[in-house]
Amino acid sequence: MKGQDVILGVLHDTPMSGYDIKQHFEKYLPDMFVASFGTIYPTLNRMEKEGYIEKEIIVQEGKPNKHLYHITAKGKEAFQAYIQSPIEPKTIKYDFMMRLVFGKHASEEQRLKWLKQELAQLTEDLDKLKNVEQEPCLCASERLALRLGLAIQQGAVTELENIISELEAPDHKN
Amino acid sequence: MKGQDVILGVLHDTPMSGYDIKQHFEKYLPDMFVASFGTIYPTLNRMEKEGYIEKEIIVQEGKPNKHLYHITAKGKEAFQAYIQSPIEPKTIKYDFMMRLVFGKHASEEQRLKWLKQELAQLTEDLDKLKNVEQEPCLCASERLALRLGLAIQQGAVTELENIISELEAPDHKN
DNA sequence: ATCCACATGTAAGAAGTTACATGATTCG
DNA sequence: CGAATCATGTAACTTCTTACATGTGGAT
Repeated sequence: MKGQDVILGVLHDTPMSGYDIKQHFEKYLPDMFVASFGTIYPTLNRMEKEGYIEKEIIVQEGKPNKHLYHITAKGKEAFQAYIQSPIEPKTIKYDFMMRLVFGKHASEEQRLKWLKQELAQLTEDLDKLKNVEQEPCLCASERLALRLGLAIQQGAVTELENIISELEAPDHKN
Repeated sequence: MKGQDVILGVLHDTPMSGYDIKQHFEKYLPDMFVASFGTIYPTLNRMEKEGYIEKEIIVQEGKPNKHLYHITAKGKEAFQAYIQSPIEPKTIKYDFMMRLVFGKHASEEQRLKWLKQELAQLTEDLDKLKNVEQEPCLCASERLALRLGLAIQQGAVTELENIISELEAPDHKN
């Protein structure tokens, strides 16, 4: 799964600009895929050159022009090839977890600060997903993904809350 | 969090070879950090040159020599700097989730195959974590990390099982 | 016979990050 | 008056992946 595959996936239904694509990722695909402008814009330009997508320039007043990209037949083919390819194992870089693993090299206050910070982050992500759930135009498969994502996120939040309240219980030093 | 930081973390307590480090990652840090030999060996060589670690060559018979790396004072300093630095947001590349999101472009059989495959993978990872739990020599903070990891993994497995059984229920096409 | 575990490495290329550069508008 | 949003891009750098190269010993 490269940036290209995901971009083709989101352009399949709706033409979008690089800016739109980043927002779409952040709103609908948090914790599944991350991409910065430094990746998105060069990728889009390369994909256009190679014929996977076509550019349409929307002139806007007061704002910079928008480059709307449409998927081509070649792009749809490439996307199908991705969909048929074997699933790649997930890769995660989870700094917070590493801190916990190496936690004995930090202070108790530090660890508690980390736990609360992560809880805040996870709660925010969970709320984001709950907002997506309200969207009426999701297909069955998208709802499955959302459901799994919610279960995982909810599980993490609940366990973190338990851990924090245990650590903060007045008797935890006995 | 770079490869270097994690390597310093595991070498902090025990001297290890590149081969050992990879096995340690796979056993104790699955789903938190992934590194291949192509990353580990060059990183170790660079770190030695820069004085973060020291090499001790263990001559073995019948097997290639083992390069045992020890952390230095400079290495411990660098590790402390990492521990005190702000936590980086996690990055995930989760191909399976993407397939679900884009699932309408695949067949129902395909989707079910994906779900079952992922369930098998997650179950395997969960078993791995449960084995780590049996280890007697884990510190409190490591147990916290494990507990959170188990909760997340368990939540995912349970929800996936529910999803699969719902899809396979004889009446799901009504 | 063949494959797996042990063990280390290199080289080429793909991919991604960060910082920089530009510039109008809107909101507080 | 400053910050955020909209909007696109480049350049330098870091990092990671993949494939190759080598070789022994043990298990099936």
